[in-house]
Amino acid sequence: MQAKNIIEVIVDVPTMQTDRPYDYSIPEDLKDLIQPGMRVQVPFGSRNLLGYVISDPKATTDFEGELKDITALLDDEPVLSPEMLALGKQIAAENFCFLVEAYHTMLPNLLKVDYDKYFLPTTSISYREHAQYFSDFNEISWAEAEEKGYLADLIKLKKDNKVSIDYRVEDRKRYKTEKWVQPLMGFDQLEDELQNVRKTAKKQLALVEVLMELDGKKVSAKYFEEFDIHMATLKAGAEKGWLSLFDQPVNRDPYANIVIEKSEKLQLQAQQERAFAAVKTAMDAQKDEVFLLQGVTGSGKTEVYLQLIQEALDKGQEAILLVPEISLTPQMVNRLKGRFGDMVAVLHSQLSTGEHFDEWRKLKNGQAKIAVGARSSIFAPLHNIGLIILDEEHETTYKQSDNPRYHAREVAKWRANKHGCPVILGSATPSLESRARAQNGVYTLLEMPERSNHQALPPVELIDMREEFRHKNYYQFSRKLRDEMQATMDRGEQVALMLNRRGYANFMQCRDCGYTFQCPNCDVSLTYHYHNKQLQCHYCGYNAARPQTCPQCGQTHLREFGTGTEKVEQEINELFPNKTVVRMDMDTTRRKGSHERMLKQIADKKADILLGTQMIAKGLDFPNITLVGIINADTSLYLPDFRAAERTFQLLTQMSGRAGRGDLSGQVLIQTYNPDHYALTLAQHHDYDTFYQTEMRYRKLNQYSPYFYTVRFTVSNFDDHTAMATAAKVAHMLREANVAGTKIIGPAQSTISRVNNQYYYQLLYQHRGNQAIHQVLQAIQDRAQNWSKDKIYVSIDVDPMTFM
DNA sequence: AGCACGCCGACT
DNA sequence: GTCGGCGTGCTC
Repeated sequence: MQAKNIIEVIVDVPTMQTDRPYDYSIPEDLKDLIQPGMRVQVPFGSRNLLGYVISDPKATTDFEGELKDITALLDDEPVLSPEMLALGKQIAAENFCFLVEAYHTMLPNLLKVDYDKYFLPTTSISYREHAQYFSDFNEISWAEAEEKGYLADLIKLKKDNKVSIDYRVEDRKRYKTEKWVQPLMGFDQLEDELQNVRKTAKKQLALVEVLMELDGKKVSAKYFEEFDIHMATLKAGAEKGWLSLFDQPVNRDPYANIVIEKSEKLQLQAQQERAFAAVKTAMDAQKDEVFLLQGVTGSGKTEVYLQLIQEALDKGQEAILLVPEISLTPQMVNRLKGRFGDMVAVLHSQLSTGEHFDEWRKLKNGQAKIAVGARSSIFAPLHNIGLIILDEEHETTYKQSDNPRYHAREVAKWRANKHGCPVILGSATPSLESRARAQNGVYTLLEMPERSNHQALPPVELIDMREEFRHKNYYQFSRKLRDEMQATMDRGEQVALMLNRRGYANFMQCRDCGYTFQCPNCDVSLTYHYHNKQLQCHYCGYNAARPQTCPQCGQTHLREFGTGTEKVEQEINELFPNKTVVRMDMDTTRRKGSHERMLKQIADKKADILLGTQMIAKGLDFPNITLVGIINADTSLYLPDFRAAERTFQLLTQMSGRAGRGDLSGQVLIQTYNPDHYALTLAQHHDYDTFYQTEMRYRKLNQYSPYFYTVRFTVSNFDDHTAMATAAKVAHMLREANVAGTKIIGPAQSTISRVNNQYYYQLLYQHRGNQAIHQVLQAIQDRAQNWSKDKIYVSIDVDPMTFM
């Protein structure tokens, strides 16, 4: 039998032509080390690239040419488990993305690599040339050559074989280290040393004494700080031979300096107990059952999660808890850390790449057993998962909006199946898709209709803003909301105000001629930002200083239209001059830790009013907030998206749930121009069931999800006509395939038809989910390979969450 | 993607 | 004659 010294590698070139395994031979010295799931460096063409080993060693290859050797191994153990290797294939196939892309998103960024190119002199280079381009060195990087203007010359020398190019792969993987101290002398020796130290060298005397106490034990250099002994003294000690300093790899801990209150296990109430028992039964039976836990806001879902996670730990298993956007739910993280301490690893986008890598590593090597985080945490490198939870399962952030366009819910089900464990989908307002599956018995429905503090859900009032206008009230605030804010704050309680800004732009217009300021690269209005007096494009980032005169008519009567958080904040300052406002939106929360700081201000009652965009609707739990006001409820209602009503209903219900979470009763005021729309009236009455039924009728009538599946194609090109014509070709291919029960909508211009000077067309394909569909989609994907050569890009989004 | 190879126009 | 433009096709 032949030796098995060939392996399959996926190379780091995200294109259609290279989206397949390449065979490489294993050099003798790596033979016993190489395993599937490891990262390797391979020669590919004239370059060196990162690759993922995806197969066990095999004896034969179909490749006709001569196999190349793997250049180097980048890991000492696999970074992708066999489960992950299989999962990547599944994701790539279902979402029409490249396999490398799938593997990349499953791993922390630190495991990506940088590519560098270096020029090296060969033996045929002249002394003169060497001196000119390399001076005293034996290499020069491509970037440096470019900077110094040598690039053209060096490329010429390359042609004459006077220099060669070295393609390097630089692993970004770095371990953080700390200085540690290894005592080198025993007690008696140190005692002798004590005599040799000058009596005035107080620090050194102290150091010797501490070392004597350590009795040979290794400790961190930090340990000496409490004796006021610092690095200079330790270095002196090392020179005298008392100790040696070495680098100890440590985990970066983003929560190191944060004090977390211990959270105690609570007594479960009857409805929680029922949900707990149902999931525990599935866990005991190792069944991959999916539960839809539908509990009203404040019903105590989190406590159920925590106790079930405890169950998993007790069995020696691990758990994953997904939240929509972790930086918005610090309270959830605190509760988990308070209950489970170091067992929790938190993964989210505001961590540095190094911190993220270390949290990931803790999960991989078993130091932590609970993964908490946003969407990508579903790929947590755990080995024996006992439970997966998606909190607020209806949130659209669970679907990634660019490649690979996976949905965390689907990945969760896939992993649950592999691990034989249940999945909990938790929400007060489940997505229609999930609720329909629960209705059909595909998921098990668990209901928690009561609030745990036994407070009734807060009364909700709809305020007709058309009336306000008729009464010549031109503020963003209705008279009622103003009065109630005053009364609430007079009682020493707090107010939360939400501005529903989705799909809404602040724009600037000339009052004389009606000219509006548009982005030169995109078909959208520019948004005016008050704080830096700039007009900005929210799609391509274009910005310009606020003009003083109208470019069309030259007049100076320019005015900002629309409602932004900044403008509302100004009005609040006008109406309630001695109250403090905390404003939370994309602008004020960009910096690391700013969420926590702002929420702490509310928790400590240093502020009276919390004003924010929809980010404040999620997971906040402040007992002293008793009034919730929604400034403009209906801006999300008439978006070109069949889920517009569902989103509005979910948002209003969720925001209403922020009121009256403690012992004080709360109230909610919703300002609207559509007080009769069912999404609003049913949110007003906390009536999910009627909303579900009403909305399902509408979806059935119009053949939308969950009755039909949707695939969205987006075609883009710098030329308007080419983009349109290609979209028509896609439509043609779908029509030709002629699959029964399908429907084509479009092609049509995208809502924003031009972004960054690229024209966008989209096309929707509704189907009932049979195998023939996948073939058509694959055929279009294959055609797209040719189109991409002409810079025409076609993207396929299976079950899209947005239609903009 | 990036690079080599290859076939046509406008230069030292 | 040669240099260099970017179209085409390959990378184990």
